[in-house]
Amino acid sequence: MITDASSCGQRFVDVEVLEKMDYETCKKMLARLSKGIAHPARIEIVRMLSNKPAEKKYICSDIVRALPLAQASVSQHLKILKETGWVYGEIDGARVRCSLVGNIMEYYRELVRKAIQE
Amino acid sequence: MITDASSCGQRFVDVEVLEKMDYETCKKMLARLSKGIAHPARIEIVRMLSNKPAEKKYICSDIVRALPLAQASVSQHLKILKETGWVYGEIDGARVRCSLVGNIMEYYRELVRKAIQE
DNA sequence: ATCGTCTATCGTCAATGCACGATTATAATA
DNA sequence: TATTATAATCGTGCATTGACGATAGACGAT
Repeated sequence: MITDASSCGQRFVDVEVLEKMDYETCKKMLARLSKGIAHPARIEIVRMLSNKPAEKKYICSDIVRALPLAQASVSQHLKILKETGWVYGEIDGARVRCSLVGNIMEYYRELVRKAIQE
Repeated sequence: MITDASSCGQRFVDVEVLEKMDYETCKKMLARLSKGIAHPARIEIVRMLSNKPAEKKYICSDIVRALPLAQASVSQHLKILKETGWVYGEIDGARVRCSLVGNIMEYYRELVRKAIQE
């Protein structure tokens, strides 16, 4: 059975929301998301997840295996990716299946545009 | 007279270069640039600079005046923006005119695409 | 019930980030 | 030459980051 992981945030983001967002909020949100990908290991994780078909999600141990880091370090990076809004996890028994937040790439790119070029 | 500020890095970036760049380098570069805009004050600075016509560049004191931070703090943020490749400065007498690195927005957006979606 | 697997968290350490006031260095100006 | 303006840097304090090994908790399988 698949249960919600309560601390894992939303599964999708809506680009429409950005239009009504005030600039201060935009700035903070862009800063937060940017911090999420401010480390090569986290970029690698985001890339792994974004290239994965939805029905074949990675579990944490897959990511540990793919990176040259200890399990604790990967878990910490995953935590930051969740806190900064890139990733969410679904608990499936003893495992956690990790996914990229839906539409986050378009959302980020649009946020960069809005926060900097407007 | 306008002189080079030796520590201020390049003035333009070329998106073409990204095509030949290996993935490890891409990751590091994206991580570095992302760190640059991982703070609201630095996003504000980048935004100020990107909205400025080339012939009317800001000097550092303009930026200090626009932000609710001490001069030392702004100087530190500007240093990070230079180190991470967003901004360069041209020394003009006692002043430093700050500019956004040419084409950096397109470069960053393309880097996000390449490092994550390829 | 016990074992092995999976994942989060704890504790630690060194390094870095961010804020500030104070100081210094340089250039323009009076 | 003395003064003022500009910007970088120093020194400090505090919080955060990033790495790790060790541990704990949850689950499935035997």
